[in-house]
Amino acid sequence: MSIAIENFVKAIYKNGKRDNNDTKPGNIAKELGISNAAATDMAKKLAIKDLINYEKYQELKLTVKGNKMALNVIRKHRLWEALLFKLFDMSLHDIHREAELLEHQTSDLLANKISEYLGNPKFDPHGDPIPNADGEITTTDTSISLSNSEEGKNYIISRLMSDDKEFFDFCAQHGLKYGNTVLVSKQFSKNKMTQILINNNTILLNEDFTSIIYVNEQD
Amino acid sequence: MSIAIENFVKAIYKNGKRDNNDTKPGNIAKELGISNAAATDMAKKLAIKDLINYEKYQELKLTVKGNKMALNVIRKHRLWEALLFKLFDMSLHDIHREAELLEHQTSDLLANKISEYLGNPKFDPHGDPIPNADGEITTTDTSISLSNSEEGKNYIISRLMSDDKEFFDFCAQHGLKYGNTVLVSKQFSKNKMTQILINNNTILLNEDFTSIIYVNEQD
DNA sequence: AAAAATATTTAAGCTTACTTAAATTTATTT
DNA sequence: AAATAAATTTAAGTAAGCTTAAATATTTTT
Repeated sequence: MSIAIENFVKAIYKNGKRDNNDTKPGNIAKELGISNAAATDMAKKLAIKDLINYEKYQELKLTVKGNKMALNVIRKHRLWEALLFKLFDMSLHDIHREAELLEHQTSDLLANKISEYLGNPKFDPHGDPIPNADGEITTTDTSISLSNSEEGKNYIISRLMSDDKEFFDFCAQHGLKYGNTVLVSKQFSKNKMTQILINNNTILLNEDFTSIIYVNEQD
Repeated sequence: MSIAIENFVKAIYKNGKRDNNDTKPGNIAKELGISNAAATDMAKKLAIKDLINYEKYQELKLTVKGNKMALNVIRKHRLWEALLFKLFDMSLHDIHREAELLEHQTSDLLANKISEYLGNPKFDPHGDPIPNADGEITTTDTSISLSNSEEGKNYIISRLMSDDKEFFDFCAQHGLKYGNTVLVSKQFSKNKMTQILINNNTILLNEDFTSIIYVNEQD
């Protein structure tokens, strides 16, 4: 299967997981940076290969086979991120970009070797779960986005769901990273801003950011 | 530049280095497993991109730019081999196969990080020299093939110039690896066989093997 | 040096993964 | 509920990287 196909099923998987839940061709096209027509075209092809179920004008739905392929690619992506993060001093954004390419050129054997070397980690450096060799995510995620957090509570950052450089630069600058503690000091419901305290610094986040920063309540 | 192009210039470079020195389309086609027609086609395209000089019916010659590209890919290949060899318990043949894919999806930045992590090694696990970031091979190779070795002398294995699984399985089985010592106990000039002593075992090699095992004289 | 064998090139055609433009369907607004 | 907007699909076309078959050039053999 080609790189284009792997990226396509991955995009369906990712968009399906997001709150909007939109897996129509247009949204996939946007994710991949291709035209809507190309996405429709590809959808038909993937249906023939039994990777998705395709009905005109409807959401694209991964078959069991397609889902497995998506998780296999995601596994490789996250294992590469974990390995590069451990070995090299590189920004998470750069690491993501490298993993985006390497994920398609990695045998199952090599993926397993990487996993074994790292002690079969369950999460990557973003806090995203790493599917196992059978394409299953065994960990349960109880985290919520900062948008849905409550004033006055302490949280531990569990995921930074983005591939965006600007966002990661901002995170690196302010200590927003996997495992760190934040206090939600104030929620401004009117303009959907959130004030947090992290590393003894108060910062203000808009919804673009709070919706992709996931946290768990601190006991 | 595409994977096909990177592999094409690499094939020209590699075939150019070999004793036959044949870089005509047919030989490149054979190396890459494509048709002669496809190789001629590609040669014309690469000439337009100033990667090779192409004249009908003549050898394909890399330009300075093409040579640089070939060495850049080879650098990445050999760095990956060195990294995988260090981190994972995998056969050299498997490692070679993974590197063959990864080499095309590796930024210069990542290549430099790998090199740095490994202490800027000058050789890969086959004993092949790793070009530096400027695409230069600074080490001089004084090794000779076992075919040209002399009876009764001790040698140190410096290179195993092959991508073949059978060959590597044989090498692994008999302790033929980079750095090990062999005594050339007898040369049979008639049928071009070579008898060597390694790890206290006597083995007999034909020319297919002795021509790709490179050694340095032991002082 | 001519004949035969081999290699290269040209020509025509295929698949993949896109594109833009136009037609059609669905969703939203008034 | 009709009009408008937006998204999806269809149609036609392109470039890359191949293929096979036929034509042409080069090399080897006799």
